[in-house]
Amino acid sequence: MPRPTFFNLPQAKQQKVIESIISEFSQYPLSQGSVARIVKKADIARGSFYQYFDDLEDAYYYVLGLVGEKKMTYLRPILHASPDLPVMDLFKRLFRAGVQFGAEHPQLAKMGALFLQEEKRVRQEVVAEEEEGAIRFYHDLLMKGKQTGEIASDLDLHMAAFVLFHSQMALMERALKQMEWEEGSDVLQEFMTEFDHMLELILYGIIRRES
Amino acid sequence: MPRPTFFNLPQAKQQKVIESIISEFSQYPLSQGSVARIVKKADIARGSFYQYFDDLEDAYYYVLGLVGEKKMTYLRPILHASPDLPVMDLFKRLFRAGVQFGAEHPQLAKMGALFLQEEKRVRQEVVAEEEEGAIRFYHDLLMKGKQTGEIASDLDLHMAAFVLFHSQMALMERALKQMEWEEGSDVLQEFMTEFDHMLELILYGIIRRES
Amino acid sequence: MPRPTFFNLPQAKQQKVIESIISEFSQYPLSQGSVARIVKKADIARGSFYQYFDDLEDAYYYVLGLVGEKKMTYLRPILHASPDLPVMDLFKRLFRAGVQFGAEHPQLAKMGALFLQEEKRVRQEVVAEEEEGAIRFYHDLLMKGKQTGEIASDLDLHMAAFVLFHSQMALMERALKQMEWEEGSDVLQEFMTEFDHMLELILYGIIRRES
Amino acid sequence: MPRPTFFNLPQAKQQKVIESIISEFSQYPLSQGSVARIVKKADIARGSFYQYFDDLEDAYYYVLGLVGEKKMTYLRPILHASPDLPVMDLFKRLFRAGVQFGAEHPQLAKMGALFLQEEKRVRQEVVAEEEEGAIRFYHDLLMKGKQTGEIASDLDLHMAAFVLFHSQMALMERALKQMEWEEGSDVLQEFMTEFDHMLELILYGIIRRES
DNA sequence: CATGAATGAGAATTCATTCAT
DNA sequence: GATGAATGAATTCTCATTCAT
Repeated sequence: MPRPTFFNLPQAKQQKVIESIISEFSQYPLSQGSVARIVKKADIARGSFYQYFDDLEDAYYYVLGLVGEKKMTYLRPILHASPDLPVMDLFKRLFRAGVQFGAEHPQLAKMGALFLQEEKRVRQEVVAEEEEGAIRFYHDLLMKGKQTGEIASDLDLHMAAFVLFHSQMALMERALKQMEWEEGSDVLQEFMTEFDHMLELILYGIIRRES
Repeated sequence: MPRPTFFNLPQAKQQKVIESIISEFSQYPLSQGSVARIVKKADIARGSFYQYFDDLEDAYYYVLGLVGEKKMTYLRPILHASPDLPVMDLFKRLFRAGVQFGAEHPQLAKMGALFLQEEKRVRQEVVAEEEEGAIRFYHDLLMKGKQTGEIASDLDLHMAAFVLFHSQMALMERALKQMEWEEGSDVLQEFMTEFDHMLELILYGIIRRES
Repeated sequence: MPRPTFFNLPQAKQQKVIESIISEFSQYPLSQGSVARIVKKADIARGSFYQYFDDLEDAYYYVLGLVGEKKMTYLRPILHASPDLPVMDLFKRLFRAGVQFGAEHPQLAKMGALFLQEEKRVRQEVVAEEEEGAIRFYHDLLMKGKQTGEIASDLDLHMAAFVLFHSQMALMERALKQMEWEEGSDVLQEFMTEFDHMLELILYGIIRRES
Repeated sequence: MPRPTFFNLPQAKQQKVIESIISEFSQYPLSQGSVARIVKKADIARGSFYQYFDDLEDAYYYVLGLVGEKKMTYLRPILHASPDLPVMDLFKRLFRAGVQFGAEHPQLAKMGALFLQEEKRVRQEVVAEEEEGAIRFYHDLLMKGKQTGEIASDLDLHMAAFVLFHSQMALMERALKQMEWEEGSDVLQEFMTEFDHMLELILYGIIRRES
């Protein structure tokens, strides 16, 4: 957690610092992050950084939390507003909200993605926890689908959640990379459709009789 | 490529060096690799390393090639020996061969996995190429399935290959990590079954009528 | 150019660092200079050096500039204060001023001399430029002498400037070396007389009728 | 001195090694010489070098001696064949012979030149000795001129020798550098004329009444 | 609370020289 | 006498973190 010093800073300055950190970690994983670059970008003194945070890691996890919160502002409405939507529509909306988030805050999304493939060795636990959390969340949604009868009763829920999670992650990463290249162009619709396809494919499988 | 000096070394010593490099890069990505650790583990002089290789990168890609070759010894028989097996059985066998490889050479497998999530920013091209190659390979197999009628004719082959590749990658990583923990225990069967499940799930989808 | 960090240092410390660098490069050419020796002599941390300068070359050229400026404080008064002195008296005074400079700042003079015979292969351009500049300067002075009639009209000005420059350089180097040995002794007068002789010799030639 | 091992080598191989060393030291001063480059060029094993010579310095001075001998084959005839030529014609011929040598053996000449401006710090004595030898030689010639009346009796012989030596050295260096650039072109005559000019200038001085 | 200089361990890489075969 | 692998000290440069002002 940042030191009190940080929170006493005027909002504008706090924001500038946070943005520098996000910028850094949307390009480099934690282990490659550089205090030098961050303070330069934030235009603060080298020492100030250490008045605000214990160290690089402290700053990283603090900002990562903010990213998570931001992402939740996209997802929460969906979860809360539609309690008895078919589960599969829920997934569709969630994925689409993810795309929206990535398009509107590409740096935050990139930081999140970078985090999830963080050196599987450093801070393994934290990452693993986060991953498990996400998969469990998917799992719970699917469970609901089983209860409502939308989903075959003999489905391996864990595996389904696993596949959904990792496929969505991989597709999101690809999308972020493409957005970076074709910056500005409006590929939002395109990506949403792609996520729809992916969901459909996983729902109905590769081998399909009628659909 | 290693310098001639390296190939002039007695086999045993070459092997020791190679193993040190593999050990290093099954734990650290290229950018975090340390010559110091490698030479210590291989028990050679600091300078010797530079008699063998141009630099760390040289060593890395050389060994990565060896890993690829080794993996191919597991996959090649399957591809060659069973030309007209149903495509889906082929996948099943390939996945199982992958598990076998991971179980028998966990470090090699880890190095390969680490490579594929290599800092998405450094050497992007090489990694991306490799990934695309793998996905294209899956895609071609699926195409065959379409031709033989095993697979629905309106399937988005690219997306299917994408989902298969990344799901398999993610599961393999999890498996490798677990093997590390429960080292020695015979979880091979267990993992094979898990891969079977995954394949089945992706084949038939989450929402299944009869199966 | 040094980084701002360097100029923020207290004068005394800046001076100490500069002196260490001069000391280094009055003994070794750029290519042989050692950061290790400099930081030891200046009694600063290894890393501090790199806070002040980009690298050894940066430090070298910065200090070389200072040396040049210092030398100009000896030469400038002569050039400006005596516009219509006979050219040959000008040379005499310039040479003597050079001796004065060498006697009062032997290390600076040595550094300058070392620079001018810098590995004729590295940084050739910079050195060559400097040499040409000096010769051209001599040439222009001689030209004036031709115009005032002091100098025979058929003289090869370029060759004369060339001979003057290199003879003076060589003599200066010898003088500096001797000062080093007989350190402290007052050889100043002696050297000035020697430079006078040299000038006279080149003026009137080896084969002289009357003089 | 080289070890006996070296002299037992077949002539052709000896020659190849010598040429590699000359090539090296016509480009780099002793302190920058690299055994690695030499053995590569000579196509011998790293260890062989140390069977032939004690170390780099040993090789250097041995080959330097050969260079001196070679140069003497150009100068000796002049000294011996014309005992009562006017001293100044002798100088002219010597300088011209020097140019000839430089044109026909540019690498040897470059090595010699590089030697004479060798890090004034390393092996100072050897270089100084050589320089003094050359100047003394010039001095003795001039002395003869004094005795025959060619040269004014009040001339400062030491200074004259000094100026002659260093001017000639400097001009030779410039000539060698130009030959390197305009390789192949026949600039020999041009340079000889230039040396003639220089000699004349130093003989008759900058300020000349009639000439 | 801001500042930015100081620190020094640690990284990669080079290379003359030795020595076992 | 030839070979070339082994060695390790020495080099430059980087950077997170501390600390005095």
